[in-house]
Amino acid sequence: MLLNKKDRPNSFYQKVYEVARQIPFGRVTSYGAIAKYLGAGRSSRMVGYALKSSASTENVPAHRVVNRNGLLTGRHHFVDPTLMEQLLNSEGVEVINNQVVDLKKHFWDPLSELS
DNA sequence: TATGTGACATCAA
DNA sequence: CTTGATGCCACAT
Repeated sequence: MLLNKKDRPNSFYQKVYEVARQIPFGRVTSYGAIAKYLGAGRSSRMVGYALKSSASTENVPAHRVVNRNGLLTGRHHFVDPTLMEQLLNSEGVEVINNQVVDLKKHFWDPLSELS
C-alpha cells in the first residue's frame, strides 16, 4: 500500500537521530553516508538540518558528524562553536583548524557497520 | 498548494 | 588551487 508522506510513522529526522546515536566513540561520519543509509541518498542536507533541530533536544552526538571534506561545518550551531572540535579531540580524533586531519582513519560508515 | 530554505555533494571553469 | 552553479528532498511558513 502507499503511504502518504505526511503519514510516515518515523520522520526522516527520527531516523537520523537513531543512526547518529550509534556512531561509536572516537569515530566520525558524513552527512552523505547517513543520508544514503536512510535511503534518501541525495538528501544529505536534510541530515544536517535534522541534527540542528535535534540540537539540545535529542541526545545525539552531532559533533561526530562532519561533511565529506572532514570539515566541521556544523560547529556554529553548537552552544559553543569550539565545543565540537574539543569533543572530537577528546575522543582521539585529530581536529586542526576545524577540520579532521585523517578522516578515513576515523571514518565510520553506517552502511558497513550497520549493514 | 506554492515557495523558500538548508550542519551537503558534485561538477565545470 | 578556488569559486560558482546545480541537484537534491524533507520541512517550515
